[in-house]
Amino acid sequence: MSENYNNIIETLDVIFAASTGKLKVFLKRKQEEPYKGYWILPGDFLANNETLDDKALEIYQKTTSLSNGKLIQSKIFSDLDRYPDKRIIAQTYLAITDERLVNIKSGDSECAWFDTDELPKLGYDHEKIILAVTEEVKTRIINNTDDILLDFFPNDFTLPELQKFYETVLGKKMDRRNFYKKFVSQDFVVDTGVKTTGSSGRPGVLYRFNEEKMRGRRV
Amino acid sequence: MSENYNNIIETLDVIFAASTGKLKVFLKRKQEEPYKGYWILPGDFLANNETLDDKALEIYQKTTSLSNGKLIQSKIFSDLDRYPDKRIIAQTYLAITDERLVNIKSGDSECAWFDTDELPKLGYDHEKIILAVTEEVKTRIINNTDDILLDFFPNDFTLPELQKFYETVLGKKMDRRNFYKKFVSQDFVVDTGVKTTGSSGRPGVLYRFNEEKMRGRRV
DNA sequence: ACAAAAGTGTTGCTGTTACACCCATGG
DNA sequence: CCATGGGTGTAACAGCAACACTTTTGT
Repeated sequence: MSENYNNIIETLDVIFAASTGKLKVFLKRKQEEPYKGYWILPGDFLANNETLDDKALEIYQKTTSLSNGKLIQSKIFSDLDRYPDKRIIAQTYLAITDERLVNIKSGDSECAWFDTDELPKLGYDHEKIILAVTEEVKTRIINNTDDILLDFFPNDFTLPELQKFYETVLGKKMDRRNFYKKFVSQDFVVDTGVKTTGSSGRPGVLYRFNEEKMRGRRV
Repeated sequence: MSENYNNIIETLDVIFAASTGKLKVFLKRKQEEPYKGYWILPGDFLANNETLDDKALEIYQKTTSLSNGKLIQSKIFSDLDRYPDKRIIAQTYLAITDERLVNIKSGDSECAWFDTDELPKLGYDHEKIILAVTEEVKTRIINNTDDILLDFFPNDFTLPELQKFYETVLGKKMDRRNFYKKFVSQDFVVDTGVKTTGSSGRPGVLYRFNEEKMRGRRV
C-alpha cells in the first residue's frame, strides 16, 4: 500500500468531574512552543502495536494517578488543518472522575480543573473538541447513559449541590421542592446520616445515590 | 516521528433501513480471497489528505448511488488482531436510508439487504462490528437521537409497519390500541389520505411523520 | 367468510409542574 | 437575625398500561 495511506493518530482524554455543582474539565498547560502557555487536553500518539482504548486508559492513569476510570469513546477529529504542519487524527475519549480523588502533582507539567463555562485559552483545536465532547457528556448525564451519574457522584453529596449540577447541565432553574421529592421520595438517593459543616446556614444532609434504583434509570 | 507511529485506517459504513417492520443492514459479498464469498461492510482505506467524514460519505454515495445521506460517527475498532496480517484501525459510520431508494446495481460486486436478526456469514470482525453498531442504532431509535426516526421513515408508512419496527427494536410486543393513540391522538403522525392496496384484509392508512411534532421529541 | 386493519372508550397509576407553607441551625 | 437548607402538602395535568368493544373493506 502506498505511503500516503500512513496516518498519524493521537488519543485525547477529556476528563470531567462534578464539583460544587459545576461541570469541570481537566487540562494541562503547555510548556513548549507552539502554543506555549496555552492549555491543552492530555493525550499521546498511538503506536501501531497499541489499541486506542489501552492508550486512552494509559493517559488517564498517568494524568490522574488513578488506576481505574470509566473511559468512553467519543468523537474523532480528522480535519486536514487541525495541526499546523501535518494532519493528525485525534480520537477523543470521555472520562469521568471525582475531583477530590485526583492528586494534582506539581511535576513536569502544570494541571488544573476548569469550569466548562469558563475555559482558558486553548491550544490547537482543543476548544472546539472540548465544546463537542461537553455537549456529548451533557446528553449522557441527562439520559444517565451507562449510569454515568454514578461515576460523577461516587461519593456523598448534598441535594443543593446535585441540583446545581443539573441546572448547569440542563441550562435552566428547577424547583427545589420538586427536586427534593423526586430524589428522596422516589428513593433515588439515600441519607447517609452525615451532615455538612463549616458553612453558614443550616447544615446540609449528605446523600448518596441508591445504585440499585439508579442503574438503567433515566432521572 | 518513528515509523511505528504510522497507522492504517479504514472507514466502514453500516447502512441501515427500516423495511416491512424489520431493521436491515446493507452488505457486499466479497469477490476475492481472503473471505471470498463472505459478506462484508462497504468501506475503504483513508489517505492522509482525506477526512474520515468525507470518506464515509463517499463510500455511502458509491454504494447506494444516493447523493445525500445522514452519516453518524460510530465506534472505532483498533484491536491488534482484527485483520490477519497487520493492524488496521476501522472507523465505523452509521448511515440510514430508505431501502426503496437504493438501486441495487449488479455491478462489480454483489449487494443485498439483510435482517439484523438473520445475518449471513461475515468476513473479518464485521459481525462483531455490526452487532455493536446495531445496538447503538437501536438506542438512537428509542431516544430518537438527532431525529433519526425521520431518516428511517422519510416517506409514508402504515401504523402496523411502524409498530412492528418498534417491536423489533425494543424486543417486545406492544398494544396496538395504545400505539395507535400515542401516535395519532398526539399528532406524531398525519394521515396522508392514501391507502395501501393489494393485500388481503382492510387496506391500511398511510401515515407520515409530523416533522414539527417529532423534532427533538422522544417517542 | 375471513383476514387485516381502523377506530373509540375506560380506568387506574405514575410522574411532573407549579405553587404555598413551615421548620432547623450555624455563623 | 439571616442565610441556607430541610421537609410536607396539594391540585391540575400528561402520559402510559391494560384492558373491552365495534367497524371497515379487499380478496
